[in-house]
Amino acid sequence: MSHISPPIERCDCEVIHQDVVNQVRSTLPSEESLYDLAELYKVFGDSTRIKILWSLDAAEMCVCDIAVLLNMTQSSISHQLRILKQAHLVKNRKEGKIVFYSLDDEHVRQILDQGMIHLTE
Amino acid sequence: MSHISPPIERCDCEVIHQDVVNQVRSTLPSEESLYDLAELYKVFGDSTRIKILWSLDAAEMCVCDIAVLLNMTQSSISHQLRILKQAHLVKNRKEGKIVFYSLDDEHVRQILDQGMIHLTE
DNA sequence: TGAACATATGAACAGTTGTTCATATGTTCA
DNA sequence: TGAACATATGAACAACTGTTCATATGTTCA
Repeated sequence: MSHISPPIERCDCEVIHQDVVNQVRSTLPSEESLYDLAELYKVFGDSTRIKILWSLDAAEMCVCDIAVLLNMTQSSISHQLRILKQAHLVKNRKEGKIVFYSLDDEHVRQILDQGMIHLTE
Repeated sequence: MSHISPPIERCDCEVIHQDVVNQVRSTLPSEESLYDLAELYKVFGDSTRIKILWSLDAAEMCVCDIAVLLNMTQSSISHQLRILKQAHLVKNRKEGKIVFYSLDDEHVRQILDQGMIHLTE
C-alpha cells in the first residue's frame, strides 16, 4: 500500500517515511499551542527568573527583598517580575507602597521540581 | 528581636525584611543548579525544538522526516537536534545512512505535559 | 504639602540565538 | 571506486533579550 513518496520542494531532502510523517502530523497540537508552550518555557529559561521563582517558592517577598537576596538592581528585578506576572507564574499584592510577590499557583512548583528531577539523573 | 536592618550598598534600596531574605537564602539550591535548570528550560523555549520534541513523542523519526513534517530545512533541524541531544532530551540510533531520533526518557514527556497543563487553565 | 522611599518603565546597548548558506562527512549501491 | 544521498557543521547575519541608566509613578508620614 505504501509507495515511494515524491520529493517535496520545500525541503532539501527526500521524504523517507511519508506514512510516519502523516501519522505524527495528525497527533500534533495546534501551531498556536506549541508556540505558547515554547513561550512559557522561554520564561523559565533565564537564571534570574529561575532564582526569583525558586525564592518565591520559599516565601512571599517584596521587590527590594529579592533584589538584595539575588544581589541585583531593583530595576532588573522589577522588569523580570513583570515578565513572570504576564506569564501568570507570579502574582502580587500591595501593602502601602510595598508590593509582595508570590508564586501564582501550584503548577509552577511542579514545573520547577520536574526540571530539577531531570537534572539530577 | 528584629531590628531595623542597615542598608546594603550593592542594592539601590533598603532591605525591608532581612529575616525573610536570610531564611530564603538558606533554602536556595546552589547557583550552579539554578543555572543548569535555566539552561534546561532554555532548550524547551523555542518553537522549533518544542515541535520536534512533541513530534518525537508520537514516533521515532529521521532528520528528513522531521524537516518535511515541520516544513523546515534539514540543516536547521539538524542544528536543533544537536542542541536537544546535548541537553539529553533526545537520543538517536543509526541505521545505515539514516539517523533516527527519539525522546531520551519519560521525563521529557512529563515536562511537556506539565507545561501544557499550565497553559490550559 | 513636600520629602523620602518602593516600585515601575522606557530607551539604549551588548550579548545571545536561530536560520541560512555553503560545504564536509559518512554510508549505500551500482 | 564514484555517484547519490542523509546528515552534520562552521560562519555570518538578523532578530531577540537582559541589564543598565534615567526617570516616572504612587504611597507614607512629618
